[in-house]
Amino acid sequence: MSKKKYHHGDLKNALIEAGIEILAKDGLGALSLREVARQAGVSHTAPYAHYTDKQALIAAIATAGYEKLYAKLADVIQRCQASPAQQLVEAGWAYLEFAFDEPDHFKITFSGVIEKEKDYPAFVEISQKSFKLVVKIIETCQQTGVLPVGPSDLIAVSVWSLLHGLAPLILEEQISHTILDRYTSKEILVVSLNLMTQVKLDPPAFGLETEQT
Amino acid sequence: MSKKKYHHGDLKNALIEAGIEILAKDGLGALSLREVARQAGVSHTAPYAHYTDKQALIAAIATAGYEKLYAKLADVIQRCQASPAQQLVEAGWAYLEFAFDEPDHFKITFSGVIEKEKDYPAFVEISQKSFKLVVKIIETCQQTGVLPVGPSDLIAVSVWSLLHGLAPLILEEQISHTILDRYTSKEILVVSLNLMTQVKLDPPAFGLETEQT
DNA sequence: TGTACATCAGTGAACGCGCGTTCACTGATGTAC
DNA sequence: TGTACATCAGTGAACGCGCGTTCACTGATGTAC
Repeated sequence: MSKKKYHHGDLKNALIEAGIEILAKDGLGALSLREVARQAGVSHTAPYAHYTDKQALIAAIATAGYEKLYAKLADVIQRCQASPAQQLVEAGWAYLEFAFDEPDHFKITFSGVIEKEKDYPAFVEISQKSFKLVVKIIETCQQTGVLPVGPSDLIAVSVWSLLHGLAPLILEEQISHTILDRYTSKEILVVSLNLMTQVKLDPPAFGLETEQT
Repeated sequence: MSKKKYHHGDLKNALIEAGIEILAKDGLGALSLREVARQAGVSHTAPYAHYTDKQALIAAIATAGYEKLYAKLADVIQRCQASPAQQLVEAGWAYLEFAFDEPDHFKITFSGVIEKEKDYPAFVEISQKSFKLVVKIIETCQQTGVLPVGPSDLIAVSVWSLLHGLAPLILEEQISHTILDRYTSKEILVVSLNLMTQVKLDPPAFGLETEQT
């Protein structure tokens, strides 16, 4: 912890943290190797001891983002074991929360800022692990009739897409205010998921019926 | 058309075109005012006669993107008047096609690269007009029982989110190959939309049933 | 326990680069009389 | 139709900036004997 040590101790992770802070404070455009080094209190060439180039650091930051999502999802699965429908809603909400809490970290993680992702096996691995968690939730929902039967990975893609699209739309305020004034983000989420499920989710569906009246 | 004229004639639009070409050829990172001017065959300060700064040009390029989408949607509505379900699918496909054909133009248009969108009324206007077109399609689908009843603008947000999320997921190859090998992009789209609709869309739904078997 | 040495993790100067923007300017065009 | 002049749409030099990366280096640490 002492700041004067010549050797930092855990600069590799400190740089990731620094990067995340910069993203939170000044956004994607402000993320440079030099700024990250500055934030970590280290000379601007020190990062090269741990990352071959800027892309490598970005990949590490994105990987950390996925790890955060993974932890959130795992937690939801554990917490909501009793109710698959609730699992689905809370998983979706966890995703959106990440987007709202740390928009630019979210962006760098999920919006393809990292260029040749295949060069970063840790990133690929955690992203696949996360997707499998989503598939797992989908399958639980299918077994209890919350979601229709069918290839669970395909349905997972649909649900993931919905979340993946909803987040930026709300975040960038691309949804008109006539809607945002009427509904909270969570309500919009539940209504959207409701369109895909065969049973009503909690809270109530704002007049949406699965059969015409 | 003659290249030697001192006055360009329509530099304002030419710069937008140049920007779109740069996005197509070298991507978002290569889009600079200087490069745009170069591409348009004009000195690097000439753009300032037409745009107050870089953001203003980006806003104009994004506006052009929305105009393209608007035209596509309007065309779909006209072409598929007979079948609301087909309207829905084709509208979705039009959106995805844009993403696949011009990924970076798509990105700059829909992914919040433009910072203070409210400063650009033309952008706001065309984006709202486009959304209204989506709402219109949704309402047609509701009237024919393809989509459930309920607030059409809310359902439009759900559908828009789905498309908005699906595009980057496919584009950045964030969907695992075990899925992409089995289904085309259009099939994934139809299956996803099918989850939201009350009737089966064309082509067949790959084993997805709305009731459990 | 002491010492020699390899390795690791930092430093700071320097490089070349392209960028956005400002500035004083000039060539071309449109308009009033 | 001709002319004077304002305005418009360009030019090119110059600015300051922060960036990614390389380089020769050095201080700290770990290890073999």
